[in-house]
Amino acid sequence: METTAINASLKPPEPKLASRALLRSDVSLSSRRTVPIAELRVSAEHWLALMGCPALSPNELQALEALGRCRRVAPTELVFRKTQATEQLVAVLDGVVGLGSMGANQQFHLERSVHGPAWLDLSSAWMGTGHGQDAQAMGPAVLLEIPLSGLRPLLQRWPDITERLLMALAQTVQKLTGTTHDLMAKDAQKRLITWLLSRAAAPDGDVALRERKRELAAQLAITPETLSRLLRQLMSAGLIEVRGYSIKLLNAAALRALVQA
Amino acid sequence: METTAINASLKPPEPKLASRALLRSDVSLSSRRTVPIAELRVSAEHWLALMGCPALSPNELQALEALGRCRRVAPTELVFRKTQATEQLVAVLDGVVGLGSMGANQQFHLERSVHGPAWLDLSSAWMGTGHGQDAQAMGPAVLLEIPLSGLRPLLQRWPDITERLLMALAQTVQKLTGTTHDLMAKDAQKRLITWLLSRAAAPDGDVALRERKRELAAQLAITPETLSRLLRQLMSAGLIEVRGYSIKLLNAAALRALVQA
DNA sequence: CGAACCCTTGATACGCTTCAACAAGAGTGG
DNA sequence: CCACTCTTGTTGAAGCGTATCAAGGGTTCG
Repeated sequence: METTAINASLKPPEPKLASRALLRSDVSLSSRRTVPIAELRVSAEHWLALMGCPALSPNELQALEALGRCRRVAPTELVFRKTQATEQLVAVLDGVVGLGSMGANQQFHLERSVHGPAWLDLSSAWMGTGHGQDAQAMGPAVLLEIPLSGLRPLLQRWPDITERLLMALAQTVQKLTGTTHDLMAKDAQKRLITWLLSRAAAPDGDVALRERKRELAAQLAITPETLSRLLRQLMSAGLIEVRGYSIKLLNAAALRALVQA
Repeated sequence: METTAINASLKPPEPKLASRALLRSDVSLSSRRTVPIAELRVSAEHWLALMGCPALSPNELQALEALGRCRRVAPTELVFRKTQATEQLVAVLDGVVGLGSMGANQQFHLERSVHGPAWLDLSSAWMGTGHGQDAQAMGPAVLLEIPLSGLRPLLQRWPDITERLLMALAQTVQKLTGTTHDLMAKDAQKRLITWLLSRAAAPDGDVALRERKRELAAQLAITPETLSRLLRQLMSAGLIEVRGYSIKLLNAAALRALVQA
């Protein structure tokens, strides 16, 4: 197993200076919100991201727009609560909202984070039950809420809207299935590498973190400490290069091999 | 933490005879398929389970029935493969089908099992991508396959079918969200207890396993060995009573408390 | 400047897996 | 009917992977 090889190469603790030089955090996260939060309006791009590729007709968009209510939330503000009854579809237009559960000591336990524009909770509204989770804004964000009561007539009038929602839900199912599979079958290192590879769209293999490392750790279901150690392992193995919130994949092939094994 | 208390009470290894007597397997699993596999027909009950509570109109049912193709599969037979393109909705009418992934050595790794009547894969068909997982019959089973090409006209004609599918998908999302949450936040003991409580519908607290213990272990994402040990722990603590494939919950309140902690 | 945060690192503990051995049916064929 | 094998579940010992706790350094901001 390659993991042990990496661990072996780590065993003799290298001089601190070298590691510090490699792991210096001169790249900040401040750039993650360069664009100020958008105005309280739903743009065509927003609808495209929410409803899928062939754009809806102007009539449909207009009706949806008249129905939806935009709302601005402050960082750490609660978007909704687990127990709260659901009567509307909720989407994140801009910003990041975390899904998880509120601990007893007012501490939010993050499980999944949604980057706008995307649906935040599309499933609970149809089930009568409340949202299954709590939702908290991870930063300034703009939400779109569409009351179900008003939506039903629209779905009758334009059935293809229903189909768009169906496809969005199907996508959510696929994503959740993948997450579940990863949790059941992969260890922490494999989950991290999978995440890195999925975020390195460009072949140059540069990943700029859009979130705090502790949030990334929460998404991978590990502790921040473990994430730090894993990054250091991969770095020592020469597979990646970490500079603050910027990670460069030096050997994508080897990383892919590690996930398979 | 109660876990340690239970462990402590376990530490002095009790005489083998006593434990054997408690854990004797005189209750077999043979009764799990008393009713012979149903004929190759979709009954009204099947449609009710698949499409939700207010029954569809006779016209709609007739059209769906004309479109769907029933199929019988033998135990361990593959229902579909991960890579295989998806052009149909797949449901399990009767029997049990496992979702998971096929290992390199022809060994099936179970992740989730679907007891008929229920949808097996409702999401992939809408996405163009293949099924995300492999599916294998865990026993003799009857499937229903509805080709998407033929379904589309029906959805146009009767939009409320689309809505039923939407709700079924929403339910899947809720269930998967719960599973993910359990995997991220609960340890093995809590997952087991949660499962036991959810299966003990009747207040008398009797759970008759419908599956092999190794399949239950796979669903809980633990090894069969760990499951055996956990059951023994709970038994030693006087919380449950295990007799082969029949488990009796002796103290539901205490079990619930263990999950919360 | 101090306070609050974030990340990193080390030491240690614990949960779960892995490997190996064995007991108890269930099915099979002589 | 008994030996034989195959499968399932159980138990023990050892080891790996990750969490936890504690400490320290680097930034940012009041």
